[in-house]
Amino acid sequence: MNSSQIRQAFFNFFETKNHFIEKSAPMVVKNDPTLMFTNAGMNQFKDIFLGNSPAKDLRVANTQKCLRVSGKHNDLEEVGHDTYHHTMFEMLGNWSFGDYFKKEAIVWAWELLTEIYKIDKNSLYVTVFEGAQDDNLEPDNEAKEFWKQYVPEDRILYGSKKDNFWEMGDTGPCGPCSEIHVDIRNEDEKKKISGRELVNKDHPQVIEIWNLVFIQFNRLSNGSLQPLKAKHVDTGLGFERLCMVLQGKQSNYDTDVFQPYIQKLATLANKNYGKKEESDIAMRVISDHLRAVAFAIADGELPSNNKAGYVIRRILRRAVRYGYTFLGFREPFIHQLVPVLVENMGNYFPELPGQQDLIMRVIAEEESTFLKTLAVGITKFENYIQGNPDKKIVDGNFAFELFDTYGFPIDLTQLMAREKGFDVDMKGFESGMKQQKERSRAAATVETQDWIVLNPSNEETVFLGYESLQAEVKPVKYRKVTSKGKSLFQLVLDKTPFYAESGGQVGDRGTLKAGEIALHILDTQKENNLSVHILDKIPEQWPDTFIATVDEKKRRLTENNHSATHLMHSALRKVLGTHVQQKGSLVDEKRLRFDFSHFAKVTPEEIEKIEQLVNERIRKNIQREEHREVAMEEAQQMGAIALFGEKYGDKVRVIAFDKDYSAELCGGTHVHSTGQIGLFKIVSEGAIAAGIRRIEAVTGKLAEDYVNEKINTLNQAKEVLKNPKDVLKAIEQLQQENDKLSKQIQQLQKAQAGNMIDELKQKAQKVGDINFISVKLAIDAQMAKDLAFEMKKQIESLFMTIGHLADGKAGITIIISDNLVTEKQLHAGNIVRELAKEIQGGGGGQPHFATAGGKKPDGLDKAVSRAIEFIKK
RNA sequence: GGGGAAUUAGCUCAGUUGGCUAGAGCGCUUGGCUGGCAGCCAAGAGGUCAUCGGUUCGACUCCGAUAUUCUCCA
Repeated sequence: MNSSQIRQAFFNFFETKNHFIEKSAPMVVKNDPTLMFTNAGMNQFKDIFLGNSPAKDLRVANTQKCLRVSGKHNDLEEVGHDTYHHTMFEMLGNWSFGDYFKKEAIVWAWELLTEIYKIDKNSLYVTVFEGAQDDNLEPDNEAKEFWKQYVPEDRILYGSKKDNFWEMGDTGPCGPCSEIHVDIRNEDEKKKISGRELVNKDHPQVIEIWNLVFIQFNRLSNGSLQPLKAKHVDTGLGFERLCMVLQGKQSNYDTDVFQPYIQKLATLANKNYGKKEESDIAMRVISDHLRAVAFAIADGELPSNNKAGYVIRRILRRAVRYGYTFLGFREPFIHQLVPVLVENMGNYFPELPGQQDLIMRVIAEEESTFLKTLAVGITKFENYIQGNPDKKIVDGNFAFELFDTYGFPIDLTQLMAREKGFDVDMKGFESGMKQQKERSRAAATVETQDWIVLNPSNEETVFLGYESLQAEVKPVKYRKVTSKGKSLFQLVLDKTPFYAESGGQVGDRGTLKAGEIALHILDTQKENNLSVHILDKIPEQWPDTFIATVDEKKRRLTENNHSATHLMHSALRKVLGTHVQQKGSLVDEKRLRFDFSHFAKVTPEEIEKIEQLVNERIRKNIQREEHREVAMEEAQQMGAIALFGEKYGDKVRVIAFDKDYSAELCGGTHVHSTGQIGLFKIVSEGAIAAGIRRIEAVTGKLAEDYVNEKINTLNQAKEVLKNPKDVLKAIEQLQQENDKLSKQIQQLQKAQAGNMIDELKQKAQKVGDINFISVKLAIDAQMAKDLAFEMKKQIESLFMTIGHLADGKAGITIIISDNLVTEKQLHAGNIVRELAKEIQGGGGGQPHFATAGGKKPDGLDKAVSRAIEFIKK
């Protein structure tokens, strides 16, 4: 079977077991502060396990694209060096939300592997949880009994808490799990040592392929376990490994999941795969990272310099670096693999072909900037080697600087050092690294306490804010969150008029009142499906209900901007083309910011057209159309623009302003009719990444202010220019005149300086063969300098001292012709320092030119008269 | 969120312990030469040294803040 068939067989099998086949959620996580990327199949169902949302279907199966850059089998630095580490991978899974439990999960897993995929039963091993005293847990004999019906007991192993007890995090749902391992060694190897001995021993050919998790507890922050009412099944079957097993390969990279990219790379690099260890590693690294980066970009996460974007950038750069070092690439090359990826996976993941152009451009741009950074670092390194030719060891601090500042991985530095016959001081490097880590950890500790439940509920918060801004609400639970010494409280309500930050629209602010109690809601945020109200304090006694009131002014202004964003989005697509896709959005009460894919600067003419279109719609005062609880397919038929990857169970809501003009999937709040927006004005346009532009705009009163300010500035300019008919022409004339005048001044100054020079020449006296001048002038330091250098050009063997005084500042300037400096050993710097004593100042300079300044102008005469002492000696 | 670095001519970059009236290569303008692959020679234009503030007789250089970019850690 090829990989597509393997994936399809999984879905077909679970469909016959009444599972709903869910699409993969985006790999990039939006509303979860604890997670940047989907790192397991269960992520999109997290709210169901946590009891924050009810399940839509009780049985679900899917494949989930996941990304991991740290962890047991996913340390970024390991990827490519062996046959099974990956950053991005697919996790096949079947799910039961309070429906079937251990028995069915085990029976079906066995059936699929042995009957459908036809894996040899004799090479399979299973593990069950052995129990744990510290948690007071018995061995999972229930699971073992089910297994015994299919698997001989000598192939059922007990596993420790580490391997066989799954936890979502420090707190949250958890439970025992049962793993299926497969031994893919050849018969000779199997005879030498039993597979039983190698299970969970990190043997590359005796591997876990399927983990069946039985969620039955909730871990509290004090460490204790609480049994769950509804028990769930969460399974994860590693797709890439499964392909390896079914295709009879010894390495994930030998399957058709990775080979197309490896082969393409081999062609591009003019090297064969399987010939040399280091180029093989490089090809594996690149083929893995290509997938991770391309999917991330397709899901809207662009390489950038912090957070999730930075992780993507790091992955891409690692790939570039391996290509650079081991495959000899000096020009961007990874983007050329994207078409192969699209051909390979585009069928099941339409987001790839949909954005192929953008993905290629972004990758190409990143590649070329990083190749530049590498070049800078290499120069830095070579300078270091040249500066320390006898050292034979690269300083640890320097190696760390290269790593920290220029992104040079330590192994690259070692490699380059070896080429020059140098070693690297690894101890010094490690200590720099350690310090950095400690600094960061100390800066970012967030302490989250357990939820304190006031009124138990496992329903989602009902959002009332589409209709009303005030409501009587019941507190459900709250907790304290401490970060950097500041404590805030998070509060969940049964229903709320407060909009939680999402889809670019900022969260609402407002108040909670109950009798004497008045609380301020500082912000409202979303944690997965949970609406969390942020408070700075909580009441001593919780009332049964509050009156919740949203800050209306802020909300209305924000709505203006949000609706305007929709209107602008369609205007952009009309004016620039339908390749325009939203890549980011921020809407608050002051402005709207919109990032979108587009490959050229938006011209002033286009900006004007966009503004016109939007303002036209505003003037038409179009009524808002709102459709809630719409099925995805229906929404698409309505022509609604959607971002890729709606989440499982999301109710789709469509907002339209004249549905032939603007219809979008959106959970945000909007104006009743577009006239409320008043006026729309684009304030700035620019690039934020390759192929991504950003527009900022304002609406309503703020747009008025913006326009008025521009007009005022123009009016003021007019006034200053005495109200000319044509302002532009007036300014041009002014500029021309200005140019003319400055030239005249320059000429005059030259003439003046010429006069001064002539005068000074008269004052020159011969002292031996030196032309000596010492004068006091009413000029500033800059003029003295100019004069000095001009004199030096015109008079040979010059020794000149100028005492100058301007704006109450006294100074001394000395210039000496070069021949005197060498022949007479004169040093202007030393002389000026001596003379400066007369004006209570200090100074210095070079042998031929020096300056000094002082606080006592009275001493200038004396200083000037003393100058001659220094050449008489 | 916390660190490290960079920002100098249209482009790519030099610039030593604070003092060379800020330089190079490419590009540009002008003139001359020229049958040879990036033609050659000569002259010239082009700079708020990212921005603001401070220290100093004097700041591209030192200090602080801001902006932008790179980079590492979380």
